Amino acid sequence: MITIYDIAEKAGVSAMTVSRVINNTGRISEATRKRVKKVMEELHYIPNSMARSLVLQKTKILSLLITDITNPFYTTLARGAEDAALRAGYRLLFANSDEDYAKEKGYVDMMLSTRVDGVLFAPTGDHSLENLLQLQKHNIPFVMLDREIPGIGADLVLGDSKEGARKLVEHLIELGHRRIAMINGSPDVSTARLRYSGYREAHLLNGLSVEDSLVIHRNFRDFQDESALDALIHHENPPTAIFAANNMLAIGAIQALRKRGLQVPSDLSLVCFDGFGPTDALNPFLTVASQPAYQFGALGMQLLVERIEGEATPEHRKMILPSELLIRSSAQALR
Amino acid sequence: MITIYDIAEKAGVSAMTVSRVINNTGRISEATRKRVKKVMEELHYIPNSMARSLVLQKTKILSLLITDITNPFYTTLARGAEDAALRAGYRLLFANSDEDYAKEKGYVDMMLSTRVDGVLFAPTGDHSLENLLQLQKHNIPFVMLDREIPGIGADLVLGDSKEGARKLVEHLIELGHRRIAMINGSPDVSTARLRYSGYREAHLLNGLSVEDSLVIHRNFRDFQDESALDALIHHENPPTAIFAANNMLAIGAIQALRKRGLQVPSDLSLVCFDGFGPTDALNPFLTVASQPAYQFGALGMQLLVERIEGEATPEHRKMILPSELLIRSSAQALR
DNA sequence: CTGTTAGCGCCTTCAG
DNA sequence: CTGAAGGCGCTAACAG
Repeated sequence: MITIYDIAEKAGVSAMTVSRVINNTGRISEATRKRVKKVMEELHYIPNSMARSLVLQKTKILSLLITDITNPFYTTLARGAEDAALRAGYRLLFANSDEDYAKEKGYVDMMLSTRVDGVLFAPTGDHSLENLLQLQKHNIPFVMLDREIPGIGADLVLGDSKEGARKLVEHLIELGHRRIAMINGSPDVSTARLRYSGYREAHLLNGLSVEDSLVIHRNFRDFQDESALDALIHHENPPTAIFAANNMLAIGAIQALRKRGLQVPSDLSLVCFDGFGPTDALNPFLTVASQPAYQFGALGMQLLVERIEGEATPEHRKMILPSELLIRSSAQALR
Repeated sequence: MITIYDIAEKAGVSAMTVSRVINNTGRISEATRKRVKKVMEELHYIPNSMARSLVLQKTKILSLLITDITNPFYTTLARGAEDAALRAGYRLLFANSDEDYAKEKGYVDMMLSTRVDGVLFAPTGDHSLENLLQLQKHNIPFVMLDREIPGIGADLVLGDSKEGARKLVEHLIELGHRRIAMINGSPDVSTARLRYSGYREAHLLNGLSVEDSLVIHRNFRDFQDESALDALIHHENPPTAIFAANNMLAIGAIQALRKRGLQVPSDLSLVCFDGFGPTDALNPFLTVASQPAYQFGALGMQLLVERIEGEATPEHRKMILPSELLIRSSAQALR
């Protein structure tokens, strides 16, 4: 491996001079700068960033933790975060928790031992608190994304879960639906709670009562166990519409319904939170509350960088990004 | 920051003993091992992986370079690679070139300076050769994914581009289509060349001639410029079907056609390479050659780890993963 | 403008 | 079974 000492020797200067050329610090005569640069190229020198980080105590690496890399919402968000990170001179290390606390913890340990400069953190749920505290204890700045956690202060970028859910459900109500099921994520996740509360509010505002037997809970990542869906279908007074709390749940529900010979929207209307990224264009069929995923990443990254570089005010900032109701054809008027 | 020296002091041993406890090397009495471990927990010690890597000359970090993080083929592949990496005790650093050579080069520089132990590399195209040679020069093992590059030897995991393309186009021919357009990626990419050659072969085997005015080239990432599509539509003898060389091109084409008032499949049949990951289930509409994306990642990672850990034979291995023709409803019989 | 010294946190080697 | 010395590649702080 080529080191600055190899360069120094061949260029007839000290290692320190080479270091200065590399970092553009101090004053160096144009002549030696050129000479050193030439030798660096000849020897194909690549700085060792670990040695560098070890002494500087910073890595210029940030980490983005998302809960599902196969979910287009998060990949689009990742693009936003990546672009913003590169622009600010940082590299981005992606991590994928799969909505799994243990996997999340593993990645947090890794961030700690890699000494990343900061983390953009979409938690798996409230129990992620432990992992966040771990970061806090080791003075690693972080910004939280998409989901809020009681008991910890941090900069936040959230969607308008309650509002978005209310709009979706009111849309169904306007179409004449009165019995609306909800397929929600785990109640351990703030967005699940808020989307439920928007669902509830839409009912109350319209003089409808909420029936808890129509609300089922699943992992946000996938639908899996379909038994609860059967309970809905065979309900003594079955729903005519479904509100899925995110895109993956909607996919799972549609698939499960299809297996049972039921079509959306002819047999059952369906709306959901989140779009499907680029594949949305393929089939603009689902009525959704679309979130500005790219902005989540870009804005979150901006907050993070500001915090790291000390440009942020001490108090925590909370950004709420609006979602947009896109009315398409997966929900029909009743009858 | 807590170091092994802090632990050593508090436990009344030398730093070396602490290091041995951490790494389970050498022989240590059960008593001191316990004492040291206790102190480590009390102080919330986290090993500094950079200091460690600096002396060991290995990082236990691998990198996965893909060309489009918003493409479900690559995110599914990423999941496969991640799972396999974690299983083998490595961490994975994701990088996203966006089909952009300069961005790819930036990431390669970063891999070099981070001294990753190995790279799973999906190149942007033939000109990526430069970047691969760079890795080779610095003795960083790599495995190539999805695309082959003339002029460099490496382990390879590829799809059966030619075969898959042939099957798709023959399917169209069986449906009665005779004038089949192709929307291809850049000819700088091996999969684009092979898919074209499968397209060509399907024609020749069926006694049809290939008309180059029906073949257009685009970036695999997105459709953008739609003028070439207009040329197809207003062709004096227009195509009745389109073969898109990948999923993103299919999305772009469908969108552009729709804008022009043309529907698939009623006005034009369309088939493409690659599925759409989880969102495929949403709308099993497109007839595709589906590739085992997860396997690409998992198998590639396995080859990479074997190569790094010296368990691989010196000669390069080339794995070809079959694609599966999924006949759905986006291609109809002519007339 | 350039060099010397010291040390970031850890592990290898060689002594006890 | 345990410790002391030295060095991985780099840069901050201080000299000149």
